Amino acid sequence: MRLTQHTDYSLRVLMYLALNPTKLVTIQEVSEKHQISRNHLMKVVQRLSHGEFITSVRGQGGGMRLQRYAGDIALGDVVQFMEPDFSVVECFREENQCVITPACRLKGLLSEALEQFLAQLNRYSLEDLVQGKRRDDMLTLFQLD
Amino acid sequence: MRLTQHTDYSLRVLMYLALNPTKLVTIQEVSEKHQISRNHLMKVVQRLSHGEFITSVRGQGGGMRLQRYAGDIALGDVVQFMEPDFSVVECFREENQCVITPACRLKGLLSEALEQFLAQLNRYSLEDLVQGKRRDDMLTLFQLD
DNA sequence: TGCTAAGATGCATTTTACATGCTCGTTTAA
DNA sequence: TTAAACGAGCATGTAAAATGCATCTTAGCA
Repeated sequence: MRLTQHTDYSLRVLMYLALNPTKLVTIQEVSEKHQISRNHLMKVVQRLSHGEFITSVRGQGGGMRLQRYAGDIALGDVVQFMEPDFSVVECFREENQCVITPACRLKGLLSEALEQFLAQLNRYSLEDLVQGKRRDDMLTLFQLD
Repeated sequence: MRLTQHTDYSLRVLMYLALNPTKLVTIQEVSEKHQISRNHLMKVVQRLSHGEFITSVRGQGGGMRLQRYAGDIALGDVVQFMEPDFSVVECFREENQCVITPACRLKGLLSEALEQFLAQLNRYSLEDLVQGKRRDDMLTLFQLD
């Protein structure tokens, strides 16, 4: 059970933006600081933009910033939006061929479990990831300020 | 976010065994009733056996049966044992290269979420999957009794 | 005591989702 | 009008999972 790297990267991008709330940050900058390929980040940023987590500004001098205050961005929502596929087992998919589907409780129970997974993440916001000592530590790691 | 097919299949096998608590069931039989390749089932059965969920008997007249009463087999335990990989994001793995790891809360938060996922599944047992009307429906689907 | 039905094990191949890279297009500030 | 930035689509690589096959081991039974 894994999340895709894009989901992982999206959280790193958001954290970086939360550390730099006042300026427009370029993909280039995140790419260098996080040592992640620009190709990936372009797709991640685009998706985050569609999800209305960030605002991106095109053209020279452009970049991106959080669309909302970090405390209003719930982590479960980010994961839910970024993950391409939550079909935990076969019966979640259209091509389902499991013969006991009509009598089986599994789909319901796994859906509940998924909800709990996301609900637990939603107990935290982006702000929780970059507050207090952690903010200072990260700023140091990124050689900012 | 998916589970592997082996995890899916393992639950189907266990359900079939729970429906047939008194006899030894062969892989061949489960394969035919569930329309699943024997090759897969052999590996699934072997793993379930190592996990002490089932007992397998070799040789002619052999087969398998539940090692415990279905009510004592928690679904989260099955999923946890069958899934080969719970490294949700990069920092769960040995080759982790994420630069903010020392200052990052994410690993802890995702671990909590994973725990909630499994805990929710552990609120149910194998018996919950095959009781009451569902047992009858499944027996019909499998043309048993 | 050999035959046969069953699971145990390991290897080989195929498939597929994801990762990765590249190119061209569009927007906008200077 | 040029250059810096994001947008979008296509092509290819790769690793995990799915799938299949072959052989070994065990044990009941004739």
